[in-house]
Amino acid sequence: MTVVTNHGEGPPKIPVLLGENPGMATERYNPRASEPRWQKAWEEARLFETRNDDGRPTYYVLEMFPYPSGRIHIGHTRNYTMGDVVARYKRAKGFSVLHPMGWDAFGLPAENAAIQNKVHPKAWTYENIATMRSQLKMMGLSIDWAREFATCDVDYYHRQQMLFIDFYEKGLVTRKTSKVNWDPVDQTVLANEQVIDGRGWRSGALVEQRELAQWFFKITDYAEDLLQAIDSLENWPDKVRTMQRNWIGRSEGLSIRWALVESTAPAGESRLEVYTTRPDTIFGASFMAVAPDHPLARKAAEGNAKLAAFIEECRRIGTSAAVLETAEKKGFDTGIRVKHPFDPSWTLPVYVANFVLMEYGTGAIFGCPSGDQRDLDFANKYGLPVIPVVMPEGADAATFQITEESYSDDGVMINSRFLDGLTNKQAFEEVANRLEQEMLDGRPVAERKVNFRLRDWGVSRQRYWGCPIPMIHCDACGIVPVPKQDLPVVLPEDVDFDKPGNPLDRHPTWRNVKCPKCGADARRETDTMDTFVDSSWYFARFTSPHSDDPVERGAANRWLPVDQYIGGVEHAILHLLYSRFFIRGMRDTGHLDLAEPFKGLFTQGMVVHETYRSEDGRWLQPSEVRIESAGGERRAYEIATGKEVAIGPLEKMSKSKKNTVSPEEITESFGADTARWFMLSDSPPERDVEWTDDGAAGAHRFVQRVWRLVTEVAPAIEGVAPKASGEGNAAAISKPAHKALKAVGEDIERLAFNRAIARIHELVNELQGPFAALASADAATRAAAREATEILIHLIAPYMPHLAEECWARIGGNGLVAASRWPDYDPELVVDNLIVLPVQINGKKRGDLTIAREADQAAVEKAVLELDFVQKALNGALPRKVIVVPQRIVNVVA
RNA sequence: GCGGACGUGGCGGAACCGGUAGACGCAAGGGACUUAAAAUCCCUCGGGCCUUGCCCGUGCGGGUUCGAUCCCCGCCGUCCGCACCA
Repeated sequence: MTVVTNHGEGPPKIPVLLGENPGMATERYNPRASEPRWQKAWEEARLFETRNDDGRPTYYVLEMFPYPSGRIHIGHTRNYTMGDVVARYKRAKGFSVLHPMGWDAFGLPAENAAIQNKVHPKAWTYENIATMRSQLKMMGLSIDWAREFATCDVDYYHRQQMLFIDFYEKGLVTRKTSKVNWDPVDQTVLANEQVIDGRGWRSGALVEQRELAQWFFKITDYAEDLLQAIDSLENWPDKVRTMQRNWIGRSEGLSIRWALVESTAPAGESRLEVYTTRPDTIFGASFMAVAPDHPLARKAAEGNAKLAAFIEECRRIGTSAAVLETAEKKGFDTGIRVKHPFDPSWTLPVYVANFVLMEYGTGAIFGCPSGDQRDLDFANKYGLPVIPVVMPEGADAATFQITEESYSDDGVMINSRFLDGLTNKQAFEEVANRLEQEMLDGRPVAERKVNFRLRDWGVSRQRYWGCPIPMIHCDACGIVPVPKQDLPVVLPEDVDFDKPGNPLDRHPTWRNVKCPKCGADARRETDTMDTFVDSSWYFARFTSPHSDDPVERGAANRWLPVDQYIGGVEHAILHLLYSRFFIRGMRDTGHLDLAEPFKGLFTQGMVVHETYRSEDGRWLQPSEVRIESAGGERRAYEIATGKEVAIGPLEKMSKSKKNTVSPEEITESFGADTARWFMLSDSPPERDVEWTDDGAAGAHRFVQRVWRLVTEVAPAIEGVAPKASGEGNAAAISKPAHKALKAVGEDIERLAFNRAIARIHELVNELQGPFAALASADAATRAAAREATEILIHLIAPYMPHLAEECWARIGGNGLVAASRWPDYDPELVVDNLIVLPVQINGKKRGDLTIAREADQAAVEKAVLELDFVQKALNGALPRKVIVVPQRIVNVVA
């Protein structure tokens, strides 16, 4: 046998692998010997290193890069396998494919490890990266490792500091004092997005509110654009697009200033500005409510101890979101009153209320109880009037009442003076138009205003292991950016973690610097950047990972946007929104020329496993448990003790519940190809997949089955020129092969990996019979078998690349499969001349009609009416109607 | 509360634009080969019945249609996201 490889080293040695069954004709495929050898062959041929000056059309496929926590998780493996299937397929289709890998390497766990194990965060991180890199390499991923970097590499964060300064100079970075979310366990500030149910996203600690000076990215400058552009992201899941829309939270309304009644107003206060999306309900107003930390509330509290106490109580409860969820709506009457903008004689009370948020709108509202359930509950509690102002169309204005349930839908205006009879939409316009004309203090009483829920992105973190913010505080000059020639600001390595807080804060030589402007003594900013900054542009850096500039503009424009991005849905808001902002920022600072980083997005499901728990409450690993099934019932026993253990529900693999299977366990027992195949079979990629031993064994059986099929057919097709045929015995081989070739290609394009796998199974089933009879077959059939075998190998190659190479070598194929073109299907072979049409009578299938493909409607109708079971059903009568759907079905209506 | 997705055999799931419901795999049962096991191969596998064939069946109840897993209306259930957003 001659095997030619394209890296000029002669034939790889194929060991004769005798299985555990000496004497049998067929050898077992041995992945442990085969997989490392092919990985080496690919590496030596440098097949996956991508050049920026390659003239072919580009395709950028990327999986979200991992955090180097220590070990690769099986969930990572599924994620990277999906990307790898796409990468290998697109490469075979003739694209220049960029498929890189890197490490999201800054972050808290490294510091926690430093505190707990006295190991430096840097050492810990790079050791983890080394381990995980070798784990990934075992999976046979077609990654361009020449572009690898970690975000904690000085080379990377140096460029991030350059971007920070560019953004600062462009006005996209600001420093402001604001109430921030403080995580008392991690001792750092969190962005709103990192607070989940009132708890830190990483520590799980209840978040406190603190006033701090912080660095912010002005993501709100792009709120409208980020929202509008969601419509253009056609290859994103609707779910993610909706989540982003809601997160940005655009609303159109009116900002209205109400005059305070002078005799009731605190000194120096005369106006109260509120934001409303329902100005149409202004005649239903019965109270005003301000947030506990609204300036007016604070003023009013100065001379009112009870009010001050109430505000204090709100603030205390306000920090605990768990309480907040069930918290009762409470208010406190300040005694201040406001005048209604359309009727100065009508005054309303001003309450401080615990449900009004200072962060949204103006921190003040007018309450319209009839149109808002929360306002209604509040009014009922404090005995405030409830005036219905909008009623459903057709209701009777005289009798329409609101008591326990508010009416917030569209309708007709009532009890609203000049608005009566209008729709609420018309009333909105009328109120807005009138109040825009009305003047107060020389300005209009009201202005139309678009409000966003989106807040600016606070990026300051009081932590060591992150990208230093390249800023200097000088008493004389204020805030001075580090000059670009002085970059990078390198993280000092001589730090200790003995005390809580940020070690940079107490690093004497690093922290104290001269002001770059005036030369006086100054202090470095000791905050580091949120790690979400690191991940907001790494995909752009991959296009030119060694560039002195953050990105090489030509390369970024050439490769971006990422054609297919794959990752977990947990990043639907944070990472994806930040990245969309960041690329806009990079565009506006001249680094590249696009707005959207990710053209296609796919959110994959998790790998789950059932859990096992012993009688005394210990979680057990799958490897510690023996499963027995009898009579359809499964029972689990702890191997060490023999005692029965409880089988729990499917859950995401986690260390705490021990329901994990490591990638090594799988590769050692079955090989990487089996793991890759199994993780993509059965479940659709967007759903969770359950890892089961039976399933993995089943996948391995298929690996062996393909190997057996190829090794058994090899002698009959050796040296035969491949040629498909639609005639005679050969057709039974060529037709299924070409149909599968077409279907599998289409399925991979749609990321329907599970369907592609089903088609490959079908093809193997269909080839089995004809291949077994090949010894006595004619030349045309052998040529077809050769061609079909080559097709089969190409079809499995994206999924099981090592097995594909081994099979390819066995049939004497040229070069490496990984370097060869995806075959083209023959359109002639994927259609049949005779088709089988199902025949229905009154919508129920009663039989089939086999007829020439090109038969016209009349011919089909005639043939159908001659069928026995049709005549029997019609019983001599004429059909009322015959519906012929070309190429699909016939329905006879009796 | 608001928004989104989903509901199909014992299980994971197919079914492309309204056109044969259950592809493919797993599990299970039966058989062949074997001294035996493993491996492999073959058969059965939604339910029911008067079993050459017929009836029922895609969470439930209606509707549209020659024809509905798919579209419409009303429920029930599960999961996910946001959540006092004015």
